[in-house]
Amino acid sequence: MARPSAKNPTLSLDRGVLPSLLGYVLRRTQSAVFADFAATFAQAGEALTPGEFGLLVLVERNAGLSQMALARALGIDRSTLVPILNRLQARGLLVRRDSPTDGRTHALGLTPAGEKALTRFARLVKAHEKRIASGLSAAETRTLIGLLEKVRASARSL
Amino acid sequence: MARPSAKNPTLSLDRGVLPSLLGYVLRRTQSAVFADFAATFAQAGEALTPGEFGLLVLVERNAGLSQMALARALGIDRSTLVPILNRLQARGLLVRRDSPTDGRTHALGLTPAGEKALTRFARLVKAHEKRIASGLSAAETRTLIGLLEKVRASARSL
DNA sequence: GGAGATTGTTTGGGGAGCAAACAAATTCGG
DNA sequence: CCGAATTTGTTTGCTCCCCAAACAATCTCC
Repeated sequence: MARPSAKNPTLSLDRGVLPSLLGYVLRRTQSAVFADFAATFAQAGEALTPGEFGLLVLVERNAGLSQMALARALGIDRSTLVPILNRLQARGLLVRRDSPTDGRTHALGLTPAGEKALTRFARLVKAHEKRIASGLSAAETRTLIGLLEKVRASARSL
Repeated sequence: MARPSAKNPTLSLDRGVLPSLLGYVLRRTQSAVFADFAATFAQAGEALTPGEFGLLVLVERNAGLSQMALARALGIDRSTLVPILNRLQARGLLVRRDSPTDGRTHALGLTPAGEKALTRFARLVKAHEKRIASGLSAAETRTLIGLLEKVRASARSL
């Protein structure tokens, strides 16, 4: 019988049930994908997080939306959104204009520089997506996305 | 042609390409699963993160391992691990014993209370897993895990 | 025995997230 | 139409995760 302790430097250790847990595999995969995203952008001399990319796309496709609407779409608190918008605005990619109809809200929009940057970003994201899905057929990728959506639907806040 | 702007309060907005991006769907699903995990534990009066659960399982199945070995297995920096172990140790679930063979390393292990707690935690995780996979057949769940592993393998740090 | 590597810790910095409180503005009820 | 309730964006405070760099203690290898 193999004694496990001893000296087992890098050779992966016993993970028990973990590899059969959906939550565990999901978390590890997400972590690796995030790293790949970061590496892809870093290598291109750009800096962006997946969350920022999603935010920019949302603002581009829904110009003039408010921070509350954006926060809801992102599933985060409105107070969490503030520093993120500050950063993007400081980079000159995004603006908070005064809403003509509601004095409380800001009408979010991309600057021309933001539009141009988003085009570059989209190219990098496409390359990143291609790499992480390189082990899958197109059909498998669609299946994977569909299954993930089903999981997300079942995993409600409760 | 429908003018998008106007007032579209909660009715989901235009997400553009995002729903077809694996990284995006993965991130949103992971977020929902995390929330379900937290809600499951909170409802049972327990407090634990998915990461802590994984760590405890790893320590249980590989008693006596060092912090470096654990950090490598978790894919995090050794300095990141320190406050996490401090917290778990303060909760009396885990101990850092002196290694008899190597004065630099700590031999990590669960306390009896840690073993008992982990049994409770495992039950909650099982319930959580059952819920998030409730929309999937057993075969689909296996398929999903397999596809995620493939993605993880392709998404290398680069 | 000494040079170099490894381990755990501390410090410093960044980001993500929530809750509570607040002022300004809007909406709603009478 | 005017006051009350609600909504929005912001600030502050707190927790957590993550990394990099530096440091002392210890081990390894020559």
